[in-house]
Amino acid sequence: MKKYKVPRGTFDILPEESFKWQYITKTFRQTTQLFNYREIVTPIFENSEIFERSVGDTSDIVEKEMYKFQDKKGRELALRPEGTAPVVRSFVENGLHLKPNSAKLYYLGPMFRYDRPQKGRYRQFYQYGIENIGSENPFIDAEVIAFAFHFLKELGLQNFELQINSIGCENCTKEYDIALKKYFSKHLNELCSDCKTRLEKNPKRVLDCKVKNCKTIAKDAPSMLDYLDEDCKTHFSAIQKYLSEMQIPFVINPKIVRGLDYYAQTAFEIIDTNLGAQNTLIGGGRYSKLVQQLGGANISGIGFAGGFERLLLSLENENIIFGMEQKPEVYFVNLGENTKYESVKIISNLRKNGISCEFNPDKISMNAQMKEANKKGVKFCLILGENELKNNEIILKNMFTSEQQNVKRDKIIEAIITSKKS
RNA sequence: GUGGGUGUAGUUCAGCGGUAGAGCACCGGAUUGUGGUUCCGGCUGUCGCGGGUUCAAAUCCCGUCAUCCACCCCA
Repeated sequence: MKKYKVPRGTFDILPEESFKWQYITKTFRQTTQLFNYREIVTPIFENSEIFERSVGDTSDIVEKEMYKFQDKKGRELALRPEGTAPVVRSFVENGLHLKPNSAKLYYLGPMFRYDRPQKGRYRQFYQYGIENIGSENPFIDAEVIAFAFHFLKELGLQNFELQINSIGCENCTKEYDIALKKYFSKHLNELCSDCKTRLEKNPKRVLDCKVKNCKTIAKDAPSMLDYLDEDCKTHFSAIQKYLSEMQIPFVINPKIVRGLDYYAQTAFEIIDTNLGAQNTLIGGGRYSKLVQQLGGANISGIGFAGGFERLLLSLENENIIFGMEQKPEVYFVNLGENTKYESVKIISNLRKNGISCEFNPDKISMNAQMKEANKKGVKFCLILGENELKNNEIILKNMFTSEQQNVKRDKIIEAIITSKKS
């Protein structure tokens, strides 16, 4: 028989793991309530153009990482590689800027990129994210960052660092790129080959290079922050002031360069320094032209996205206690043939009364049933045998204390409820 | 797309030319109406796949696929 495996870069979330994912989802949803964000659910696939237009057709995501396909009518579609563009598409398509309470949106779900898998990076990966569309007020920037910060704290995470930067608007970038090119061309021979091409395509990327030589050269490169115009400068310092007032610690990292084309001004990352190469927990930033690019009004937005897989790695590193795996409350032990119809009746009645109950008809001996009850970690066993059937009773055993009592069968529910409290 | 490590039981791994092994997990029994601890017994494999070398390959060689880590990129 042929054995099948999950496709490369994908994975199953098994029952023994899934409660951890639920914990993250639950905590995220709680945070959305606190900040009053509402869920938006968009399709898993979109017209390819939406990403090509917004993310930037020279970006790696569009150039080589998109799962593109044609449907039977020849439509060019793509599995979504990220969440912002679809949300903005929907925002524009449905005229959400005219609807009340629709500027603050959150989403959850799988994204797809044809990357080479490695630690913390998969081809199908799960993201949570928020978008706040319609305001340029720096308070919103600070609030979006505060959301991310609050969420991680709420999960119980300790070791992470918030890094912020402003990459300026179009005007600032123009001058800055010229300055960077001028600086780096003096050191052209010392740069790695990747950086030589970066210098042409997107000189800011050189700042991000991890090659030692490039790093040392980049150290003395002109800083973006010195090239911000007045508007961007005041915007950026306002954010810092707000963050300080909210007691959110941050460091300014002028080397943060968001990879996607649509970013402008605010860029931020939250990283976990003991995670490995893929250590960005959350990445976000402001986009000023994206809404317009996708056919909407000339309004700006800001958002972030984070990956579940990396978050899970961090949480496990820090031994965060997740929610508990679900357990049944009662394990039902049936002894023999004559009692089985009465057993079925009782089990059904328990569930009607909201008491979760497990029963295994394939286990015959009492020993085997008790063993399984123990393995499942239930607090109670209900035991029904010939004697109890005759006396109209049943045994209720507390597995934690080993105490047991005979109770009348019409008093089972009450007996369990009172024992639950003790 | 590039480089390196690793593929053996459900799982973690040992074996590294001569009849496929251990721990954990699972199942059963000791206890035929009472679990956890203990003891006893049992189950499972195209040794990732294809080819080559050899009297003989899990073991050596080549290819391939998968996986992990790193580059790249990013969540």
